[in-house]
Amino acid sequence: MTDTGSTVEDAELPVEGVATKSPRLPQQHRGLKRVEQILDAAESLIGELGIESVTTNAIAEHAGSSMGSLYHFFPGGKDAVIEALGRRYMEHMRALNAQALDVSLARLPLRDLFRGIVMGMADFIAATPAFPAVHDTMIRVHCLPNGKLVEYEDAILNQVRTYICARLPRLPKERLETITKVSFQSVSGGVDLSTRLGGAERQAVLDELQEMMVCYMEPLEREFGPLDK
Amino acid sequence: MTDTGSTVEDAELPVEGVATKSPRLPQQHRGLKRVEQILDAAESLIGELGIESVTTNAIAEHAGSSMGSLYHFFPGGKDAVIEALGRRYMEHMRALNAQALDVSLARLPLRDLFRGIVMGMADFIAATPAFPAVHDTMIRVHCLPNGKLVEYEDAILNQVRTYICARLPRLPKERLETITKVSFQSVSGGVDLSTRLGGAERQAVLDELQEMMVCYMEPLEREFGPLDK
DNA sequence: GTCTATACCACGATAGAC
DNA sequence: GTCTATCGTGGTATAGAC
Repeated sequence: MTDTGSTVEDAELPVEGVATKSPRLPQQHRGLKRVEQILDAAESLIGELGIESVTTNAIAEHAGSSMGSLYHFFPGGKDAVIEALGRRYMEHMRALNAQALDVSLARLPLRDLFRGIVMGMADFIAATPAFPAVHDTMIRVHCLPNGKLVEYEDAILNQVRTYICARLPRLPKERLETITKVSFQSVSGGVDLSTRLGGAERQAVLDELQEMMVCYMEPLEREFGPLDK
Repeated sequence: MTDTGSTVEDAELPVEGVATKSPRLPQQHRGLKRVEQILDAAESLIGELGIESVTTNAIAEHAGSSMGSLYHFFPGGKDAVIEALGRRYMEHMRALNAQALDVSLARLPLRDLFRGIVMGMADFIAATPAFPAVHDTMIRVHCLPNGKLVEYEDAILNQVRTYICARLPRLPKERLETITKVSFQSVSGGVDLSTRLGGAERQAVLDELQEMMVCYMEPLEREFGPLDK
């Protein structure tokens, strides 16, 4: 296969103008690999240096690539890389919750439910120290000005919303929204807290977090759960 | 009183070496005012631009002062300013909770208790948009490496711990610690979330947050509350 | 103690060869 | 698509006069 370059490369950004410049999607070659390498590099660097100490230079170098490639795929520079990373996390989170929050589990005892959710997130964040910083950035910097929050945050919140809706069918719409947000905030915030603590205390916090969520949901379930038993 | 300058100015930093350089404490002149002005400037700039877009230059200018003064009082530059700001918040928070978490309120109904706490914090943060970013920075950047977290975070957590201890006297020591952290995290995280939302939703989240905390504490109080009625 | 001016450096971004 | 080399900007921190 030597037909490397002859695909019509007219897949240019159509509208462009609002928000950050979209990352150019690699046309199926090893470019895909490059993109992943860059994202991996950004991830590990953010994890150890913090999101604001990371430079485009460092990312490129650590990715075994260099500036040229980086800007080729991410014309928006650092911001674009972070946004793409956020998008990747969004997907990961989605997959994670697809198991823990499956609608078929609408009758799972609350303790088991939250054990799954909390532990899942804890493992994910422990393996992905960059997540909190990136998540935070997505919500604060990128989303408040633009309407981009919808796309990012809703992708995560939707699963929670759907699950709660299945579990508490008699809940009024507005309160469903509020509970969804508060629940996600509490769980992710608590898990994040746990990662900043040493082994023994870490687990204690995770356990307590589950306990809290169970105590919160129990009365809600009595009041708004399905009528049939 | 014209004895302005003759105090022996040997109050130099004694050890220096670890952590950020301590801010030089102003020897009672209008320097005190300068320091406050600089802190105020940093606060408002962080509130509108975000903590990482703020520059020492902008701080000095916006304070009606200039670089020279800034570095005179804060030899550590930007970091030192932020740290000092954090310290100021710590004090503010302390004063705030001194009312809401007074030990004499150990029998206040949970609903009223959390209404006071949540609303107090909500007002504080609404009036101090820089707080979340500064708080976060203090915990993440400054404190994890050094042992400086103790000084900052404990100052806030101590009041919570003391109050819970009074309210739930039969609680084992380790769990007291865990509950203290989880509670503070949940409340502050929830309030922070509320500030990112529009008016109506904002209040809904604050109400739901109170509800959650009440549901969490109720069973704990039944199990570990005082024996005498 | 306070200011101005400036040296210095690091980062982001691009140009242009391969 | 990928690299190297380089330029411009902007921010930190300091030197030195007042």
